[in-house]
Amino acid sequence: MTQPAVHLETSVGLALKQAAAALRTAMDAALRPLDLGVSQYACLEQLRHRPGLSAAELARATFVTRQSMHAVLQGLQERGLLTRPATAPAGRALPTELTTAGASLLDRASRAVAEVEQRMLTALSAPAAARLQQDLLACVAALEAQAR
Amino acid sequence: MTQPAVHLETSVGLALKQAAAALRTAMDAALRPLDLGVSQYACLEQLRHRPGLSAAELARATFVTRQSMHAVLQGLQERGLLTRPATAPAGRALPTELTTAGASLLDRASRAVAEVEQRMLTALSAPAAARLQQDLLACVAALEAQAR
DNA sequence: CTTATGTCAGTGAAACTGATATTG
DNA sequence: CCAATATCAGTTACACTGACATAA
Repeated sequence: MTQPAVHLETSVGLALKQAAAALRTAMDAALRPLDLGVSQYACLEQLRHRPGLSAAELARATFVTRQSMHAVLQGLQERGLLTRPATAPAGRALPTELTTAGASLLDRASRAVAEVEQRMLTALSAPAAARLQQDLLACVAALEAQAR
Repeated sequence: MTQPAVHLETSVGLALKQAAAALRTAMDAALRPLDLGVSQYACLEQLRHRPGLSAAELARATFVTRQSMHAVLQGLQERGLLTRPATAPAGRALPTELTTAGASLLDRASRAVAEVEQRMLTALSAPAAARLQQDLLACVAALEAQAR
């Protein structure tokens, strides 16, 4: 008799999936007034943290392919939220920077996202939230270690 | 001077997103040999747990629209993994059941997924994993409470 | 009339792989 | 020749909204 290998009630994976989906929905709603998608926001946030990254570097920093990042950057550039030189100053890499408009919009987006995150953590104490984050990152590391 | 409202290094939301993405990728890889998508697997697993659910009930149980669930069910039904009566025994609802083939495939899928989940949690003790799950569900509840 | 359900159709965001050109 | 980059094109899995028919 084979007993189920996965138990819905205690599956961390299921809980993780649901939490990510709920967060995604909430962030979508929070960012919609600013006409920003979650991926676009993530790109801007990364760029504030590490200005001058190329598309390929941004892609690695956010764990997507450079093709996916390329599409995100194009959309943001068309709206004047970031700038890239027309010609590469060295090699082929185009260092990307936020414009004033981009930084300003990011500022508002960042506040909206912080509110969502805070709401998500209402039931958790500050140490519990920190521990949650650490545990999640440990999961990421474990999954990616096996990936190769 | 406005200081960033979101700090990349300590953002629970970011960690959550990354963990979910990594899990998704790992599950995709684990299920590919069985020619099952993550959504399809989730549907089958739910169905083992609660046989006889209608499409609309399944949709609510997995937090998607009934239209999305409809597409998933169609694919699975075409492959003979589940059955639905051609005509509704009552109302319009079509109670869905796993076929023998469906249950057998789910069994293999379930084992593969359990391995992924176990790998994900290698760095965590059993109580830590249970606590992680509870914290995640608390996040889901908090986010969905505000949603309306 | 209202509600729940199944179903068809179209749309969308976000990722992917493959291929090509350019630069060091 | 090789490695990294940018970019174009196509694809995929998965969700969504809208609309309609039907049954209780």
